[in-house]
Amino acid sequence: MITGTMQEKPRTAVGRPGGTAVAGPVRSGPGKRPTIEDVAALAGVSRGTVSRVLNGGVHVRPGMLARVNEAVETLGFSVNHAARALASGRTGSVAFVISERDEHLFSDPNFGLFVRIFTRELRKHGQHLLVTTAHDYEEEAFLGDYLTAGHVDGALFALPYEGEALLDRVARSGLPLVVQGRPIGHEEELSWVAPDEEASAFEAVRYLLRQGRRRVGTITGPLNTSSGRGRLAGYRRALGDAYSRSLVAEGDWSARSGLLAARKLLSRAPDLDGLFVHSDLMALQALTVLREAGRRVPEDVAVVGFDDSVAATMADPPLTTVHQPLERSAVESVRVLNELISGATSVPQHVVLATRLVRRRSA
Amino acid sequence: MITGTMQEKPRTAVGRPGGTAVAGPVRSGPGKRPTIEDVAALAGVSRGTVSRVLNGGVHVRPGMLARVNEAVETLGFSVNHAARALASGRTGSVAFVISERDEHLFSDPNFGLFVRIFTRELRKHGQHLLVTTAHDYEEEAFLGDYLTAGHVDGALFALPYEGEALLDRVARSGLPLVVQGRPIGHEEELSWVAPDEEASAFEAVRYLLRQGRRRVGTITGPLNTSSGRGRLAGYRRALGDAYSRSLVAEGDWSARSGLLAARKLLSRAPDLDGLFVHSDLMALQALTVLREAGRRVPEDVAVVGFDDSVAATMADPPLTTVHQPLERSAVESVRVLNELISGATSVPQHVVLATRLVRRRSA
DNA sequence: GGACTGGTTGGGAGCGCTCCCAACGACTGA
DNA sequence: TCAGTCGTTGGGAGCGCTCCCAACCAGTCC
Repeated sequence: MITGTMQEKPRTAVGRPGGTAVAGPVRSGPGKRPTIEDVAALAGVSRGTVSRVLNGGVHVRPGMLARVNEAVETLGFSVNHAARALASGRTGSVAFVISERDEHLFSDPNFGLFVRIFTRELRKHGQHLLVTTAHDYEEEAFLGDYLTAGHVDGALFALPYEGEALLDRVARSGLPLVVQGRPIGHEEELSWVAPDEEASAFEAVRYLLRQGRRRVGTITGPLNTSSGRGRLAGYRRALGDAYSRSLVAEGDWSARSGLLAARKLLSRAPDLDGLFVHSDLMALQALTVLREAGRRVPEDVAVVGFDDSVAATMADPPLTTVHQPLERSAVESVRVLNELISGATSVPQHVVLATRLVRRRSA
Repeated sequence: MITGTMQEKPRTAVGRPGGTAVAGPVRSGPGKRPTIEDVAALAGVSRGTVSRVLNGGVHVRPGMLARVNEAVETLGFSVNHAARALASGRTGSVAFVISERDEHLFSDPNFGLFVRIFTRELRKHGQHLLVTTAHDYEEEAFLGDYLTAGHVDGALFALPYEGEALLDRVARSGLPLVVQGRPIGHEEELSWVAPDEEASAFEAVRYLLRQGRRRVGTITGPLNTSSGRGRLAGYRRALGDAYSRSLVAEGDWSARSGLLAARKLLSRAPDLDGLFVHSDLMALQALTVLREAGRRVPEDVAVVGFDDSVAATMADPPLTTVHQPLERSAVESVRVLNELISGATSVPQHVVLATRLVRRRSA
């Protein structure tokens, strides 16, 4: 590996002073931001009237309204958030909290979808979404400060693992929050929205059994998550007496763990004829392992994944998998959160969403 | 495709009233949050002293400091952000602004890295990172309201495309900001941090030429981005008189566009013996196209990518590619932003970072 | 011993909004 | 004509902090 360094140090070029080329109401350097009072003076009305216009314009005559809006435009005024939040007690923003030790979630295509739906749904209530992250213990504490300091009206928590300290702390602070997935150990006192993990797994495995499969193994998600546990429980219930510890291998959602788990399973149970994998990503690796071991899919081993990801469509063979209603889940989360924020509900809400099995060629 | 609906409607279960199972200083429902005044009363000191403790504890005797901290603990007090922001004029947070029409960026592994480094660097200055997004025109306007309302002390903009309206608006508001990549049309008046696109491309292409390659083509990024343009300029400069329009095909960073561009190039210039691709993802597709066309890499066609992504390592053959100093870029961005926020600098800063060519087997 | 010093402490004066109540018209109905 | 009503408007009273100045309290030095 050679390296052709093209430049030794960052070059710092200094341009001409700012503000020269931007058009519109330029906020001249040291000049202060216009306040609601400035707008009122220019429009020839009172502070109260300007405030009313800024908040929807009810009880304001059209003429006044137009004059105020004009003044707002002229001055390039925008409300001071801090003052509004202090006076009103509401911030107009909601945090999406992601506490992850690895960068798993960001590479998860579902993540982008969640952000998109959350943003869209929250805007209907005039709320902004702020994505916040913590990668280690100290950042978690720092984020905890942020969330409990009243920066946001509520929080949406992503996929908590068992015993997450941040979730505990924020819950204790009384901030309205909704968790994506069942929070182990807090099922009762927190609000959450989750797919019916147990039933999904039960259906998937029963589907394999109905096809005459008798030795159905499973590659699980981490068993300190409610997803991993719930899916394993469903698998176990479906198998009944046929359940055997040797047919279960734990993964951690990663591709590599799927690979290792599939190998382990195949060596422990060479007569495997069905496989239920807790994620498509791990299932894809299992397909590779099976192929390398000379097993045909689905003839020798039928495989069912979970997620209905894009990759499932493109797999060889295309993967039969459990579809999760992610959009629905995001929408419900925002709905519940807003009920908690507005005070329409004061007791924890639990929403369980149905999934569906998408049948393709692998099973 | 059959669908086995497992549950018709979301089940909404209602748990017992909140607060029953959480430990610690519970903020009882309607009871108000404790204020700095409550802390002062409990600790037997003045409001001013509590404030001093909360802000680093300078000019406070150790005894007082301990007493105040104890009171804070007892009451479960945390500062009211809005009040602090209003009084101090600083918010302690910075936005990472992502205005993307598609979900490209979220699936970009670099994105997670940026978030991580930004978070880490900002925390050193006591600043929180808020990731904010907009997916369409209305969300962009809504996000503009947010950014100009003083929610944040500054903003980091991701990869702007030409003429992005949000960037214009925020720049006009006077909010300190730093752009990742050169903002076309605003190079002078805005601060930015970017790799030396032109020099990187120049070096990469010269590397191919030095190996005796004579017909070197290029697959570009979108030419309405500074990356696409800068890299094309470097390519062109390296080629000199050998430059020909027929050796250039424009892509849009997507895998599919790489595939199409490679095919086009191969049909227009069957004697192609070198290829410089503006991203690894597109380069990977080019490898496939070359293989299908019976060309050996690097014997018949030498290929150089851009990004030094993980995929480049795993390609067949492993990809020679340009490594971008992403971490460095993120660190510099935060440094510049803080200088702008603190007022240490008032003129726009431009930081150009060196890249390096990582030589593997494809060239 | 008295003036001076420097580290601490208290508390007044806002920061820029929203909320709310009183005041003000223009209308209505008796 | 006058009281009553309703939509609109003005402005006082905070919201919970930080900032800053004055006051205080040892020590210290002449």
